[in-house]
Amino acid sequence: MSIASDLIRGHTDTIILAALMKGDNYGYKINRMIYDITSGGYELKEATLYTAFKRLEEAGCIRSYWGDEATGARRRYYTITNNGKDTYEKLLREWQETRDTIDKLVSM
Amino acid sequence: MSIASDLIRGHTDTIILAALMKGDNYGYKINRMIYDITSGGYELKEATLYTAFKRLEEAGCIRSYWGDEATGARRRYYTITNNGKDTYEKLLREWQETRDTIDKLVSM
DNA sequence: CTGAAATACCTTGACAGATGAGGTATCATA
DNA sequence: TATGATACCTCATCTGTCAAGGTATTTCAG
Repeated sequence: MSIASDLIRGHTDTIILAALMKGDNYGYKINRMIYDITSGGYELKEATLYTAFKRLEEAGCIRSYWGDEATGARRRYYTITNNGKDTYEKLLREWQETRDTIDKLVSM
Repeated sequence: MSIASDLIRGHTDTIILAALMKGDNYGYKINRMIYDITSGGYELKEATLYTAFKRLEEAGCIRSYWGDEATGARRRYYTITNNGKDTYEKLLREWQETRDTIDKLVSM
């Protein structure tokens, strides 16, 4: 399945932070993880992905550094900060509450 | 709780159509239903509500007519069309699938 | 050896839905 | 008599998503 833009809106940050909770990682790979976890059902658009990285870094939720690959294309790795971990927990709770509220409303 | 704009985005139409599946109704009352069902936790902003009505009517999902209240403020009632019912079923399935996908992704 | 596909990053402008702030009008009630 | 509730509406602004464009390297089939 594909997720409509408007339905994913607002969850991108949470998804990226969730991925980084498992450890440092780089953009291309994170998107691949998303693809795998959803059994190929979903992946973020590149523009959305990199926009989100920028937004999260500016907000102090993540930090980045260039990998030192001897070979292959350069990779920019991201680390989640403590602030980012707190934000993740907050966003996760927010999602769970919102999910339950919407569940009620769309089936009322 | 309150729902962040970006989290509600894209669900407004589904919620309104869900309300109209129960029968004709008018804007103010629909918002009140939402308020009651969520135990006062949530209500649509007026601008959001009326923007959605306009969008749904233009899409042929709903039709409207003025009520003939002898007293009190005038009310514009909405009816869900067959097209709207189909759209509702589609949006509901879409929500359920999206919900499960996001659930996986934010807790991966 | 060559060219296509995969890896890996990035920017810009356009678009659409949500919203704050503003407006109109009626009615009940203190 | 004025305040709050009912009930509707519009417009400009904001923000996240995305299509379309770009760069550079490596792998691998032919």
